[in-house]
Order: sequence, then C-alpha cells, then structure tokens
Amino acid sequence: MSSRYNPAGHRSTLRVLSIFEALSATKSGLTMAEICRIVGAPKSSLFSILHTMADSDYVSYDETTGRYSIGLKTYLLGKAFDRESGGLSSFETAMRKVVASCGETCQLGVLDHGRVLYISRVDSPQHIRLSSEIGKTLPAHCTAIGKAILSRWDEESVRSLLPFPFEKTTGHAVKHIDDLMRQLEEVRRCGFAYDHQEMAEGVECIAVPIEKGGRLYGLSVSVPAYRFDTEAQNGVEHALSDARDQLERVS
Amino acid sequence: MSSRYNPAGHRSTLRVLSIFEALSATKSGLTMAEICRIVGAPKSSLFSILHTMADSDYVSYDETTGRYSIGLKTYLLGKAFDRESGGLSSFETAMRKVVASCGETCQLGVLDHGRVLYISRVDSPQHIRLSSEIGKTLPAHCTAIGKAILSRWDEESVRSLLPFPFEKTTGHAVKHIDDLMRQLEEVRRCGFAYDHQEMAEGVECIAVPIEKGGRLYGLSVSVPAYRFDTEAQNGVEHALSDARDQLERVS
DNA sequence: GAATAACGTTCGTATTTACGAACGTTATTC
DNA sequence: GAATAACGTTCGTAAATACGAACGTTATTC
Repeated sequence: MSSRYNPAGHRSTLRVLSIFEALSATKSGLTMAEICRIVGAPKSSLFSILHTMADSDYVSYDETTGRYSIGLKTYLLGKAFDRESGGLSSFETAMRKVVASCGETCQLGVLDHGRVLYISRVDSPQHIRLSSEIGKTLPAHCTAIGKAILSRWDEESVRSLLPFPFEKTTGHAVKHIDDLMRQLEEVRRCGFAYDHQEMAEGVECIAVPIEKGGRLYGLSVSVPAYRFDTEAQNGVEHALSDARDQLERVS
Repeated sequence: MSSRYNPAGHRSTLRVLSIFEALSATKSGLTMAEICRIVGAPKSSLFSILHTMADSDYVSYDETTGRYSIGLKTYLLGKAFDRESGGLSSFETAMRKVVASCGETCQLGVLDHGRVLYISRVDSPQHIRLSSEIGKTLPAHCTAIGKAILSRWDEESVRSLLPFPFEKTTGHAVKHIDDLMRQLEEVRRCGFAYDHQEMAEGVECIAVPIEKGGRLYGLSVSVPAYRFDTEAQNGVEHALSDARDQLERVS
C-alpha cells in the first residue's frame, strides 16, 4: 500500500531505509557524498536525515574518517527480530553442524517478493566457494532454496506471485512455469529441491523447506559440480534432513 | 547536529527510528494505534510511514492479527553491523564461556550519551536473575560496566559528558563526581570495576573494559549479594580477565 | 441489539521538508 | 602554488508531508 500523494511510498521513510541498506552493503563505511550517489538523492536532502540518524546511534559517524556506518542500536533491532522469530540464531547453530558434517557451504534464505533473499551463510572450509551474498536476492525458479519454499505453496499462489517469464540464467533452468510445477510436485514427493547448475554453471545445490515461527525458510547446501557424486548427494541430504528435524522440533 | 528548521532533528526520520524502537521492545507485535501512542504521533501521520516500512520488509505486517513487528531485513542490518564491527558474536561466545565458568549472569554494554546501553546478556542457569533488559540504559556512575568504560576516558571527558548531579538509585552509589573520579582511578589500577549494590539492592557486579574494533565495551558479571563472597569474587574476576584477553587478542 | 468505543482509512489545508544554487573548506591536479 | 575539483554546509522557495476532522468498519459495552 502507499500514500495517496506519493504512489511509491513515503519518501523520507524510503530514504531512511535506503541509507540503512547502503550502509549495510559496505565494509568500512560511506561518506555523505557516496550515500547520495547510491540512494539517488541530493546531498541537501540527505544532510538532515543522516545527521538525525547519527545522533540517535542507529548510524555511527567516524569523525576522523568522515564516514557513516551501521550503528550499535541497529544491531539491537536485529536481535529483537531474533527474539520474536523464535531464534534465527538456532538456524546458525544447525548450519554449522551441516557444514561440519558434509564439508560444503550451507545457506539460509526466504522468499521476498518472489525472489530468494539470502539471510545467512556458513562457508565451506574448502577453497572453492560461492559468490552469493547475504542480503542479495536471486530468482526463485532456478535456485534450490526457491524451489524448496515454493513446494509448500499452492499452485495458484506460485502462478500469480512468481514473475513470468523467468529471468534467464544458465540454460539448464526451466523455461516455462508448467515445467516448474512438475519439479515442485517432485519436491513435495521426495522432500528435497535441486538446482542442477541452473543458477550458475558448475554449482549444484540441494535444499529443504523448513517452517519455523510461522515463516517458511529454505536451507541449502551448494557443491561444486566436480565433487558432486551420489555419495556427496547422500551426505548432503542426510545432513539437511537432520537439520530440518532438529529445527522444526525445537520451535 | 540538527536541521535548521527543526532543532530536534528530522521529524520523519525520528519517527521511523521510534517505530523501530517501539517494535523492538515488544514480543508479539503492535497495532498501528499502539505504535501511535508509544511514538506520540497521530495515526494519520504514521499511516503512510508504517505502510512504507511494511512494504519494504524492514517491518512485517501480520494480516491475521493486524500487528506490525520487526522484519527480516532489519535482522540483516544487524548482521551487517556484526560484520563491520569485527564480530560482536565473538563477544557472545566469550560470554557463554564466562557463564559456564562462574555460573552467574554475564552482560555486555557500551556508553551511549553518558549512560550504559545493554547490548547482550547470557543468563545464569540459577533461578534468581536480573531484571535488566537488552536495549535499555542505566546511569553510568553506579554500574560496573559504566565505571569500567569511564576508566578508559580522560578526566576532562568524564566531567563534561556525564550528566551531573547523578541520578539517585540505592544510596550505596557515589553522590559526587569527585568520588567517582577516585573510584575510576582505582579501576585503572586494578583492572576491575565494581558496583556494590549501587544500582539495585542485593546485586553485586564486577566489570572489565574491553577495546575492540575501535570501540570501548564493558563486560560484567552480576551476582546476588547473598552468594557473593571472596571465593565467588575471585572466580568472577578470573573468568572476566580470561574473556578480555581472548577478545582483545583476536581483534 | 442499540449505543458506544476504538480501529484503520481518507481528505484538505497548514506546516514542514526538499533541493538547486550558493557558500567556505579541504583534496587533487597541473 | 594557482587552479580545479569535490566535499560538507546553509539558504529561500517549490513541493511534499503533517494532522485534525471526518468517514466506514469492527469490538465492546450495557
């Protein structure tokens, strides 16, 4: 929904959120000029917003470098979410267990406006890693997490909420929504969702859907194709279903 | 600093932050009317702000209950802080170790506008617990964490930044800033800051200052007075200095 | 079940914010 | 070291938000 005057939403609010988003995507902070470029607003406008945010400690300002970054109080907001959602940190414990068990990268995601939003990742100890980033999104139709979550939706919702035609990725991905429906049927039957190099060449993923605190999550393991065989697949599936059982039991 | 027109800061921004703060202090969400009462703004004003926040997933809206709560993306902001600050989660590992070692509640705090802001807590397994809350603040002059952090400041900053006269608490607390200065001198000498039932009757606290990622933290253990003796004190001080050594080494 | 109260929502105007243009100050360039 | 560029800051007016008052709808009260 949105304001009557401004169909896109409340401008000041959108700017505050954009500033948060920009700051969260940086490593060592941003200057006001950089924030203006990213947010796409004139400095005279962001000036007072930024100062108000810094005054309140939701954003911290380093006087020596002149750079803004995420503040301590924002961290506390995240912890509040954790408390209310019944402990997302329990996911991280489970994910570390998965990585310890199968030695590959484990990721957690949800669906956000029809795309997979990556929430958390525990990296494989091996050298070859994935490039996905926390806070970034990918299409749902060609990712294991996306298909895992969609398998718990009814067909009608999938058809109406998924953007079609599908975004093009590697050529291994399904092209038509009817093909996706058949895949989702298979996920419902066997409990695992697969991404056979559909999002990125050379990357195989397996995911399970997990319901916790009234929300649907997807938990996945990604394996480079060259070390993906039946044995690896069995190991991953075992680790994932253990994690799912543990997480859904506690909640 | 603040806008020329509005000496208190940018109003819309303050409201967005107040909404976040209100939502983070609740367990099962708030209705729009409740938020209006807490924030102190008319519903016609918060209407569009709240809808914009909910649209962006920084706030989530439960259609069945009509309640707003902290959203998933806000959790990601907190994780971004964690990444930038060099891992606040390393504090939590250390705190769990402290609790395992001495069996009492461990807390982490920083100074925020001259008061102690509690960031994190790991509870004692025992039945009698503290009532302090994450995200809440207490005066610095009568808390162990406050004195631990202030001991790393120079005298001039303490005198100018600490609100004086001191807020009244239990009667065991220092009343004059010169007395506090003598206590801080003692903290610098022995490395530990004490709160001998100064904040709350029956609660003894010991804290150490910890510098990490360019920021000063205070790590404390709180013990009910009836089980606080020399042996307990030695155990707590041992656990705290171990934690400090571990945390400052890694950074 | 009528009356009251409380909620979320919409409207129009008073008030605040937005932002181009200008400023002084500090890096960068040549 | 003069000239240029980029930064953060301030100003005045154009444009957006703010909010009392109204609306219809759903709980609560009697």
